[in-house]
Amino acid sequence: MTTSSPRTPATSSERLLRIQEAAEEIGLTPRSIRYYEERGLLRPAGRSGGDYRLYDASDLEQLRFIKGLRDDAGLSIADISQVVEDEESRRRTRAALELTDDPAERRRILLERLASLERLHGRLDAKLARLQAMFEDVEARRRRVHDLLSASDRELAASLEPGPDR
Amino acid sequence: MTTSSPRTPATSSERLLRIQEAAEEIGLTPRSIRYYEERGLLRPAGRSGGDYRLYDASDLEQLRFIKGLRDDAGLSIADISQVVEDEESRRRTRAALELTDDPAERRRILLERLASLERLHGRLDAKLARLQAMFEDVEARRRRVHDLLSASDRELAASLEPGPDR
DNA sequence: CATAACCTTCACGTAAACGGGAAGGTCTTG
DNA sequence: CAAGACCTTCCCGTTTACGTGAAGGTTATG
Repeated sequence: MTTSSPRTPATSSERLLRIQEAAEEIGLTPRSIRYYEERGLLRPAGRSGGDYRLYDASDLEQLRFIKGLRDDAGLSIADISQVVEDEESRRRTRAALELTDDPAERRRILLERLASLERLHGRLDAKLARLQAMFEDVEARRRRVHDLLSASDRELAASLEPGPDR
Repeated sequence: MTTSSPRTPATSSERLLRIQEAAEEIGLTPRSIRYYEERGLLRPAGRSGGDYRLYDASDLEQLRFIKGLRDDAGLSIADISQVVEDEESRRRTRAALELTDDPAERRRILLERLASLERLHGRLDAKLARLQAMFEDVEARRRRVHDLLSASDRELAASLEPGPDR
């Protein structure tokens, strides 16, 4: 789950999917994918001669990432757009990073990248903490009921089988 | 965060809030609260002489619970409605539980209650797991960049201060 | 008791995130 | 090359979760 390869053209040859196949693969509808594209969450990746959208592996990664932010993190499309923009700027600076040997420049680029990740990290962290608290609350209650149930079971057993008890 | 007291009338005297005060307390709008009431997520709790809605402590708990399910767990109002119905049926059976001495009956009630909690638990668990995976992915990337940054810093230090090196 | 600041119930408006159909072009298989 | 299953771009419709008045009643305060 490395979230995305550096968009290698990879000399192609890696089976491009049309929109419906891609949608089924990820668990989305074609309409949603087009909507995300319209909102700038991904670029067409490629088009066939007849203008069909074509998706490669990194596109599927991106779609999975988007779906994750939507379903798991519960972000709005606008919020996801922010995150994706961050990712893209990060990707852009990556080339610059590999090109330069100037340590100060490298440091600047890396700091920016780190900031972008920190932003996402912070958002997820806050949500995770609250969800976890909620989860633990439910778990505690579940355990309590479970204990009551065991007690009740023992009581029931005792009432049915008064032999070995006392 | 015990999620709700057994709706004690408590001989009153515990400061009832009007809708706006309640809303501010929880971080919602009056409109949202009315909407939730309309959708059956809570009952009016009480009304003043002039038909003002009045909220007690357990209502605030309930509102916090609802907001948590909405913002943290990302559930829809319809989904929250399910959860709340579960909670209510649980609350209803609670009286029956305390009334009966029949162990078999107690067991039946407790099992039902456990099932309700398990449903909620499962939903939260799934979401939590996916969110956690996502979070860890981001953390790993953050660490990687962080390491790159330290390396870059050492390189930069070395280039500036060629003294103690070699 | 007047006035401001609440509240009530309609009722219509709206942003987000798609759904679904029309009209027409494309790809693949026999 | 014909048929069926895709795809394209509009474009209007829908659901959810409220926002926003309007018209009128209620409560606290000076």
